Amino acid sequence: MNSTINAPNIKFSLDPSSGAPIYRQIIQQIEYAILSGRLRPGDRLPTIRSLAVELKTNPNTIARAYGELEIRGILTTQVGSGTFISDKKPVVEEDSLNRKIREVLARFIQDMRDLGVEKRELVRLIEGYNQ
Amino acid sequence: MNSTINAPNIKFSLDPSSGAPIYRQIIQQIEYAILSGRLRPGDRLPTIRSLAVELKTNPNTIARAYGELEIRGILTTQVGSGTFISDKKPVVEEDSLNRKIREVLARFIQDMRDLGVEKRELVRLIEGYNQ
Amino acid sequence: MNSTINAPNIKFSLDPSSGAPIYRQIIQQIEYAILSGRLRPGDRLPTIRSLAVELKTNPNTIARAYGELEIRGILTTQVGSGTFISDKKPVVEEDSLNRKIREVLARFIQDMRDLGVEKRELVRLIEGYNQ
Amino acid sequence: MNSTINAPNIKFSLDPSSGAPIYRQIIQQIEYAILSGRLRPGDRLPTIRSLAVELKTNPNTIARAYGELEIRGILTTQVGSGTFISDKKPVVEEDSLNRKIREVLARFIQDMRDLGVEKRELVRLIEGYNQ
DNA sequence: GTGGTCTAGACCACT
DNA sequence: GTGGTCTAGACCACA
Repeated sequence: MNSTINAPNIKFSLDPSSGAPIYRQIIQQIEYAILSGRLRPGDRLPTIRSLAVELKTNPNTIARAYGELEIRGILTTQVGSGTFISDKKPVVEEDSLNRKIREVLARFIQDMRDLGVEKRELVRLIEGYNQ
Repeated sequence: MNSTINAPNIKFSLDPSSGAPIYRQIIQQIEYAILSGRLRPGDRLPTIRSLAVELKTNPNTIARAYGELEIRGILTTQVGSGTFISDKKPVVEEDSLNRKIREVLARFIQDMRDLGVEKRELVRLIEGYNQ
Repeated sequence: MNSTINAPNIKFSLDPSSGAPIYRQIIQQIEYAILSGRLRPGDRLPTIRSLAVELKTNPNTIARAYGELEIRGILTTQVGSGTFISDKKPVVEEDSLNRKIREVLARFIQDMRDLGVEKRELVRLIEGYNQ
Repeated sequence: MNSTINAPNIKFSLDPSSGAPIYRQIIQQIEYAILSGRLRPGDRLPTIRSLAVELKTNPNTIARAYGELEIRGILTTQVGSGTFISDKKPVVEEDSLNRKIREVLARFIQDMRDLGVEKRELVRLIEGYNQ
């Protein structure tokens, strides 16, 4: 038996200083993972409780994130067995991935400008970034 | 309109989709501007009302952001004349600027990785970014 | 000023013995009220807290019911001012009202049959029902 | 298949959309059948497994329903031979049957009112109901 | 005072 | 042990 089958191919990381609700950060990261193909239909997500422990948050908060994604048809839950990426063709329009990437990029450049870092310095910063 | 003496050298931009509270976004941008040296001790900030109009938000929200920064000693208000960057504290510590830059950079690289964009592609993205 | 303007034209009643989740009972009653025309676009619903008190339940439970209806686009919320029936053309297909009525009727007849009450007795029961 | 002696005079029907727990729906229907006299002391209920198959549910769920009724003294189980309506207790109190009927009637009238159907229309609805 | 988010912890339905 | 519902109570953003 291979335990990598359906292993959730996703690492969550919260940014407590961002001010964004935790449940939204989780939703975003699942969406991103689906958009980028790291999570695929049928994949099992971490259990509510295990993810709550991992993220040092409350199970209700995870349940809420999963719940909203379920309402949108992106996840399906099977009580007693877990939460899965829905088989339903996900809304993986190439466009929505590109739009997201552009959004993240724009915010990054804006934030860096606010911090006094100009665009041409960003390349060096990124190249010098390790882990 | 007259933007002469002590004109606030800061442009605010809100990201409503981020989920982050507005007052925090404002606080962050003021902090960033101070850290990067664009705002300096003695500089005058926009009035609560004018900024509320500009950002299409509630004056209370601006008041709250200014209030928190005042509690931290970063701003001082002089009733009848406005809100100013405090000159008591040496708010510009080189370290905290670098720490902030590193934080923003790390989150950006993480988000892009979540979206399936690897580090070496980021340089091209940034160079190709206009506007 | 007339206090009947936008007065919520809806009386909630929970059936604790039904076993159905409270938040679902609330959702159902709002849907029914919209289907039957008693609640119309723009109408304001009771506040979360007041309804929680009225139904002797927890505000979170009401918030959840309202929240799910908002996700479906049936309600809209304006923080600080209340929760309203969405202007968006509600899904008031004549069919869905009739389907609901038929469902409720079928369940009633089935339950009564289970209790040993035959259809022809039902008419007398209903006619004899007061209040 | 042989449905001879003490054949359970009860047909179960679940309403998955009601939100009511399955085990409660089963309990209710057994109670109703007893109240209405269709199940009498000494009658044998379906086996847990056969009912689980029939209702496409989990045997544990049936076991739970039977278990609760046994705790209340309404059923008795005789290991190896089955589950029976208890004959110790006079479970059929005329009052509790009437109370139940009244409850079901009240809820029906309330639901129909919520759907905009007035009492005087109900008679026609019921008379026109076939199936 | 109105809705939104979160925690801590309980109990339930189900595998 | 997995998800679902609920309570009680805290703090936040906003009008």
